[in-house]
Amino acid sequence: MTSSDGFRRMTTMREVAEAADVSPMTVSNTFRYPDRVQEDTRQRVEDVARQLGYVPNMSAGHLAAGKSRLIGSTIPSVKNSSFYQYISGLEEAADAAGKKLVFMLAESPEQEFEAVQAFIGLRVSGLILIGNEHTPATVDLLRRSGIPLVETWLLHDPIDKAIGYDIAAAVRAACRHHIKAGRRRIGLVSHGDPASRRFRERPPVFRAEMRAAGLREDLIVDVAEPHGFEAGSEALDNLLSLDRELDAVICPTDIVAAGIIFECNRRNIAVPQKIGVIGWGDYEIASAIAPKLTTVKPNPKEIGSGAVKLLFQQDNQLPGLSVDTGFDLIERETAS
Amino acid sequence: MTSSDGFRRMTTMREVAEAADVSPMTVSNTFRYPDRVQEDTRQRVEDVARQLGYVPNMSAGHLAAGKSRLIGSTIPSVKNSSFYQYISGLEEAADAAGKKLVFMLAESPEQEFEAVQAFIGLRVSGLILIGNEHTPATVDLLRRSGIPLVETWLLHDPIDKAIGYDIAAAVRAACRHHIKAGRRRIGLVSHGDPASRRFRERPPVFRAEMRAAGLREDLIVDVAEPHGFEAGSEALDNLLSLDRELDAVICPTDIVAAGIIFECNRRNIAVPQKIGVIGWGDYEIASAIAPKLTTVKPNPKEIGSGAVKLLFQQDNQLPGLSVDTGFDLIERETAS
DNA sequence: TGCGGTGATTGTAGCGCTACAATAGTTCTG
DNA sequence: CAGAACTATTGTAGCGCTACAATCACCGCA
Repeated sequence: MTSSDGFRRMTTMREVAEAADVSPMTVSNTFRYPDRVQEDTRQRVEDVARQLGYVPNMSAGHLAAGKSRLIGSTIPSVKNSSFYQYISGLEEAADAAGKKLVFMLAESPEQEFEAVQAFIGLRVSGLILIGNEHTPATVDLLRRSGIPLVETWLLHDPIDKAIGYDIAAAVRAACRHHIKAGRRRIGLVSHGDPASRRFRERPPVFRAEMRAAGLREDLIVDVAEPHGFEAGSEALDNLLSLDRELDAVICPTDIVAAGIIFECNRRNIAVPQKIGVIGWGDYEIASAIAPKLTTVKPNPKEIGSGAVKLLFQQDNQLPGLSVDTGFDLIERETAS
Repeated sequence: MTSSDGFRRMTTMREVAEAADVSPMTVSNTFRYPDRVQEDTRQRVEDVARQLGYVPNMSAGHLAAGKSRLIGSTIPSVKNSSFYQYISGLEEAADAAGKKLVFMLAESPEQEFEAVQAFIGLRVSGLILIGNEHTPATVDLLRRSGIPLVETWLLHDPIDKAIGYDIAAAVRAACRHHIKAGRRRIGLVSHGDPASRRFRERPPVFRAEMRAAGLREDLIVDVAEPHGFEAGSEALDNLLSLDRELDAVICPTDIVAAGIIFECNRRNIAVPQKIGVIGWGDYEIASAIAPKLTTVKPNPKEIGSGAVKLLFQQDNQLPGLSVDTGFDLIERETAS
């Protein structure tokens, strides 16, 4: 193979054109607008192109056309398995729209900025970001670029458009579920990472609900890593030392919930009899673990496919449009 | 925002140059080779660029330079949590090398072909693919393009270079571990998806080991989805109906192993007393579940970072180089 | 026979940038 | 103080492609 930062000189459109004895424009049309080209010509061009291993140079194409068929999308980390469905949704919808999805990793607002900058540099035709936790520089760049943008998993204050669900409403539903089941000492496992507003939003809502019900509102513990099982043991421990009569928990993810179940098993605490547990996300483990997790289920696939549709929706809607894909509180075994 | 398939006319290098009263080349140098430009000039150009919201057009840059700073990488699916470390490794090494990683989803050889084509279209400077299960068209494209390529997670027959571990050796280690513990009726949970040679490689090695030890070599069952917990229950069921005295299992992933543990709990089968279980991957759940999983641990992070380094290694090495990152059989509780 | 109409094909120009060579400006050496 | 040896900056040319308008070939019909 060639040197590390160049690439072997590849077949160009002109070479294909010469070999197929047509003009470059016909080759271009063959690839971009096949029905502008007569059947047999197209066939011939395609054959020659294949023989020569021709792959159109997107950079040149994008430059000349002033547009691209790429959609840029960030992924926060691949720890969270529920993003699988989200990404499937994105992929399917992008495919249907004839666009290509490219991803870059963005685990912090700073990395997100880098990713956004690279995507804008590539002149993607649309951008899909997770959440609304951006640096001011990112927001500025986004605004100036004018690239269609969808923020996902949340609804509030979109820069352009947003699709997701109402997290506060889901917290309320979880609280009320426990209360209705007669639980009186309810704990919340939260995650305060500044990068995660979608977690930070929860404690205030929780407190308000508890206050309204006349219950303790201070049973809140923080975990550093909401995608690890150990966080569950730790959180349970801390919660129990706050109130040893704790009888219910609401978790930031199903992983933490599973960690709590594992820990309860070890300590011989009966779930749901002694402690009721509500998870979040409806990950696979929710229905695999024994007892099965009661959990908050967003609609990741709908968020994904909806995001792409929203991106290219030709509405005269002013920016600020939010689409609510809803959520369900799936009742299984860990919280009656 | 603008119409769906274009983007707002963005600031160009020439505009920045005019505003900063320098030539376009100085702007170019400011971004690409800062030390070719005098400190104060650079400062001025940077300020002006920031004010105008200038983001260099990578398409134009790539076209003009005949090269890019992008590395293309496929992700097979985001179901598998152990890829997190792999991707971290890629990201860190790419960062250190001053390259940008872009991902595309490739869940089948056909999707992989599309992704490779898109990456070549973008003229990435290197390509990192998972596994060696490619369509002939993909291999052909890869060969012709001459783009540096690393295949990961495997060692055999690389097109260009490969980095990973010896799966056959790991299967052998797992078999021998069970045998040494006195297990005599050992089952293998396999996964025959044609897209997954890394799974398909296992049964023959397993059979050979069993034969060599004079044990049954036909206790093999297939699961459709190696990343789901239910597969565990199902596999255990099938294995037990093949031999109700089954006393050991080797799994394709820790998820399946966890599913088997869950099922054993339900059926009151003691692990590891009655059945020993070896998982694969050392996912987080391996050390979270009770009893803790004995498992095969590859070195995902090393595979990731090694892949990037390998990609741009200026060795005179002929293509065909494979780097073995090894594996460990982590002894925990489910197989003594 | 000629003329408009239709559809396929082609030439022109330029997208925004960078490699490279050339030029201007500045310092150093004998 | 001339001229070599830098360094900072600038023109020139062209990367490979596509939008757009122009051209060409062919048909039917008056």
